[in-house]
Amino acid sequence: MIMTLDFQSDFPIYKQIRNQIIEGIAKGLLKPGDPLPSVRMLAQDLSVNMHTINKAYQLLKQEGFIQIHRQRGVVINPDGFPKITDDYLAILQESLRPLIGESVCRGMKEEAFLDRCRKLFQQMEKGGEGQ
Amino acid sequence: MIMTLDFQSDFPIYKQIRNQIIEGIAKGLLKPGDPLPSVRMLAQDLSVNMHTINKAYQLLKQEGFIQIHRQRGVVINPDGFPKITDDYLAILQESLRPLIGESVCRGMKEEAFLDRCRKLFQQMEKGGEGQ
Amino acid sequence: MIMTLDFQSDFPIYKQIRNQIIEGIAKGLLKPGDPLPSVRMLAQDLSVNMHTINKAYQLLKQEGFIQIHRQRGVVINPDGFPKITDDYLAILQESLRPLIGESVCRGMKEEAFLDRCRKLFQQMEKGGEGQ
Amino acid sequence: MIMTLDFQSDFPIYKQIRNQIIEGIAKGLLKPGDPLPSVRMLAQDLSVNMHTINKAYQLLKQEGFIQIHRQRGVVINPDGFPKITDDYLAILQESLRPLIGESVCRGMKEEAFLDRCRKLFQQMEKGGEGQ
DNA sequence: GTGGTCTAGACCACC
DNA sequence: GTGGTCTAGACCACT
Repeated sequence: MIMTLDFQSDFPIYKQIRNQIIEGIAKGLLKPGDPLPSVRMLAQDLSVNMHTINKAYQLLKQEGFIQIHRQRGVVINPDGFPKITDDYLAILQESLRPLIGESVCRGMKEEAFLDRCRKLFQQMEKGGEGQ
Repeated sequence: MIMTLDFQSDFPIYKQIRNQIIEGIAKGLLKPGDPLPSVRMLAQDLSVNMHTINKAYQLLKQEGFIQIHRQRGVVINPDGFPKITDDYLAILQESLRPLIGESVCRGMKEEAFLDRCRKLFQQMEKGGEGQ
Repeated sequence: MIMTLDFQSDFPIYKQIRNQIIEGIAKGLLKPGDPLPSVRMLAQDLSVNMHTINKAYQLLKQEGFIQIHRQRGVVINPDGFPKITDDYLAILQESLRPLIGESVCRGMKEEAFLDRCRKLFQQMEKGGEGQ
Repeated sequence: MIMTLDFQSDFPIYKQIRNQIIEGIAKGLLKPGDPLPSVRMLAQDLSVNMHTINKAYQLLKQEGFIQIHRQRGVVINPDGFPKITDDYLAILQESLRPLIGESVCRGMKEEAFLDRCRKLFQQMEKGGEGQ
């Protein structure tokens, strides 16, 4: 799975990594039980500090997306993923609110916005690496 | 317009202020030409430092949502708002992507996600203060 | 002579007024001895505070472009204008330097820049109100 | 690169810093990809507050002259510089207009003015530190 | 009174 | 170590 980082972004590197792994899961490129590269390997591949990879992995583990074993290394959680909790819905709502607010200001129609979302859902379902 | 800040949020305060003003515009609570409180007034109202308000205002000015007028003070841009540029669509896409990625992982259906968006659009259109 | 003010500009209003009067002189629209509107009149015309007009006039007087008489009012200096002093050349140089620096960065050719200057000179010589 | 500030100038310090960095680029002293001193280091070197430097850097970043890279720190934009847009030409024109207006009033010949410009262009091309 | 600028000092997240 | 954010308090130019 290819990963691209933006070192100018407001988003910290470790969160970009976390997001792209989650995206990989959503697209089905990463399936429950699949192994992930070691901290050291991924750090080298992305030319990033090991601490940064570690932080991303710890976050994913804490959220329940991956498991970290001393021996077997890092794997996508084989026991399923976190569910849609009320907490998650609240966070999702508060994340969407400013995006929708700005879109309305700029004159975007509801349907145009929904279409954008639909396209992204299709990208996830199709699973390809495609943009 | 009522504004509520979350000092514990990982979103910086100045961005929360920016977002809520944009939301106010989207809801129609703030119309082109409407005056905004002075930097110092709003700072006092929100129990926040002057510079934090200033940062929010400078950002909104740079984005084209407000004007800082030598006579009239700070006003909602009377000449209209920024349009839906390709740049904006790209940013929107990259902002939505991780949200949709995670939702898919958690097993959320496309329609459930779209419904969330629709509700937020309706909140903006109705214009009430409602959460 | 038409005057247009930009209330969003970084330039203070009184300096914009000063500049446009000097421009009027350069274009020959205002000749030595010509009367200028009274502070009160001009303030009303431009919807600007009297203090602002006063400041512009005081600056022009101090620089030697106009004279202010109790009785006859404000007139373009009939005794000629300030000359090209070393001080003026130094200021001019320091004002041009950042403009040229930025133009070079952006890839503007020397001739293209000089052409811009020539055009502005011609505008002044022709004297019209034309942009 | 040596930088000199005039604390008495009516130009704010952060703009002087911005201008001198742009000048450094124009002269070729600063090349795409070159690192700039950290906010705190430069602040100490110039005996100026950190925030003032930050303001200059943020401005240069927003204009596209530098990048703030999570790993490499602050660097001259390696992807090239902003182009000559219509917006820039308009700003340039409005910046030159009052300079040329006053020069005409003071009896400066067009060629004398252009010569001043040519000298500054040569300074930039030569690249020396020379005033 | 306004916004604009600057200082000094602090805490934080990130790398 | 870096930049990002926030505070408190100050001065200034402008309107």
